[in-house]
Amino acid sequence: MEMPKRPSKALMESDNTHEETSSLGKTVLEDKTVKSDGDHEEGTPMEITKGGHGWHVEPDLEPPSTGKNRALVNHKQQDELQSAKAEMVEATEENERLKLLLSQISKDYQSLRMHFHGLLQNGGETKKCTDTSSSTALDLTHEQNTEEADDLVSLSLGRTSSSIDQPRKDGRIKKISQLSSSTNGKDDDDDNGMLHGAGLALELGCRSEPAADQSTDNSSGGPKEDDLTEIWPPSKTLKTTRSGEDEVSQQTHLKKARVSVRARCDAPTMNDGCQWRKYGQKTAKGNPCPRAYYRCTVSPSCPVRKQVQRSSEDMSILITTYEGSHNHPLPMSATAMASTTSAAASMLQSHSSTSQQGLINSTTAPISASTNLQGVNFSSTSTLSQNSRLPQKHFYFPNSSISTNNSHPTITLDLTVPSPSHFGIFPSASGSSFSSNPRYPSTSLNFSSSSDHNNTLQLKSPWNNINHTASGYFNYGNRINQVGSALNIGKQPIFQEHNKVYQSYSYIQNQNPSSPLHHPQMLNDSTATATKAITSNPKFQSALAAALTSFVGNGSTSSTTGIRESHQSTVTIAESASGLKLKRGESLTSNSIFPSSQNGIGCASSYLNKSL
DNA sequence: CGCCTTTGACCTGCGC
DNA sequence: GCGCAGGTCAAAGGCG
Repeated sequence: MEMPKRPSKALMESDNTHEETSSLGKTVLEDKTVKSDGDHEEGTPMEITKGGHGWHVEPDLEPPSTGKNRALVNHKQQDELQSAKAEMVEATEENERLKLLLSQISKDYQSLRMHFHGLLQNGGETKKCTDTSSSTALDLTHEQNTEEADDLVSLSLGRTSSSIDQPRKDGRIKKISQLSSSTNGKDDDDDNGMLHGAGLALELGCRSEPAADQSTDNSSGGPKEDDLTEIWPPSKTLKTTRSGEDEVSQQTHLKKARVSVRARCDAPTMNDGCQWRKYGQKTAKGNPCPRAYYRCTVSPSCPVRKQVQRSSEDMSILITTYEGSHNHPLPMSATAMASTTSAAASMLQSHSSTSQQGLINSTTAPISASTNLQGVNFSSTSTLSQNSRLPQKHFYFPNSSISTNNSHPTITLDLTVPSPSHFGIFPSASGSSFSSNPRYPSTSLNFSSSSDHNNTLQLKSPWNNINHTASGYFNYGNRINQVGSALNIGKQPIFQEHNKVYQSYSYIQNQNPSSPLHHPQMLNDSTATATKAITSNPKFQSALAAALTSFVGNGSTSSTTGIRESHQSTVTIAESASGLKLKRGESLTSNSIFPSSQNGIGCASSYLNKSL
């Protein structure tokens, strides 16, 4: 908005100057002319120049000789002056026309942008419809900061009205760079980093394909959709906050997709950074261990549930199943898991749609297009490989699965299976580094097939940078300690650190998309890479692009381009991140230490608490 | 006192 | 329609 004015103003000033000049010059000239016509022979054109601010009248053109000559000169000068005046009038008119044109263009641009946002919101953006004014204001605010934010992208993908408050704090949408720990002092006051994570609740899966997924997921019947909508507890809060039915209905898409994480953990639950409230427990058939049902309590209306159950085969293995996407800002420490699960769910849904083509049902299907999930590289020769511009690097994990054996397609991230080895692409992520401490068996993130092994799709998925201790704590290997020490890793939950790194990475990528990713922070970012690479999924990518577009006020920069360019670096990061390891905890904990995870305090936090 | 867990009852979907 | 299993509700009690 400022830009149109500035050139115009400059032009106007320039024009005014010229006009003043001309009038002044004219006045002087006339005076001199009168003088010349009079008695003063000293009235030379030199004096005309003096008052003319650059309007030369060729002082030495003619030596003061006869009056005839002087009249000739004056006549010539007047002609020139007239022509100059005409030019200036012309220029002024042109300037006015340009100003009008510019303002018209600006107006059109604004209206188009509004229209575009409106379309986005109506086309599947949850809750945004209720936040139209807010988001518009945000966008305007954002745009006002485009000079400093040209290269920044807001990733508040999981935001809702609550996240709208974010920009309120610092006057604009939180940007990736600001999401990094050090930039936002106000948010830093929040120990949990609540608002930091606002941008990374990637609930994209439901938005990317509102119709397609619906048709796909609802294959079991129409009423199911309604049921799922009603599934959410009729709690008071839910009833009061159900203003956006779109949100609920769209959440149901992801609701059906589940992400299951298997990890060795002695604590009752794994700490994923979120706050959970247990609302039920049931002994499931075939497993003597009861299954606990948790509901996210960060936001009263958050639809995310998780089920925690110990494996019947190995009691030390904790199976945590996530369902749904957070609709609120997440603690920094939770964004990783949230984005991972959401991204995985998104990918899962994509697979779901491809299952119609028979791809998902083929077991042990080789996969090739790298996507990264929390440092896990999904690979797929299925539709994921449509993203052919991605550098193709292949990783292989034998124990990975997407299960579609029930109404809830489930992707399982298995952290319990020791990494068979590492990958040539990760030369330094050697098993030796993992196993340097025999007490802490190395583990990679694998995708284990579910118990029944039905309809599983084998994925190549290295997450070899992630270890866990014998007690199930997530650890990263030694290398992340090496690099991460400079990053102060250890003062904050691992995932939080990773997300910060991710945000920094994204910021840098936006600034220098072509720059090599050898920034030390980037090397640590498996989480980021994970989520980022999930976007290799075309649907996820389109959703992300739409989300980004809706948040990038100035639209001059193609956000999708940024994403694609980021893709180019995904594997690079993965390569580096794969070898990163965190300082191993020196403590092993037992259940007696953590009797009950009232606040979701589980493995990870326990470890962190110990290590802090 | 508020929040949480526990736990039995209830609801719902699905297969037979 | 019935039974089973998964999932949820909500009252009761515990805990800080």
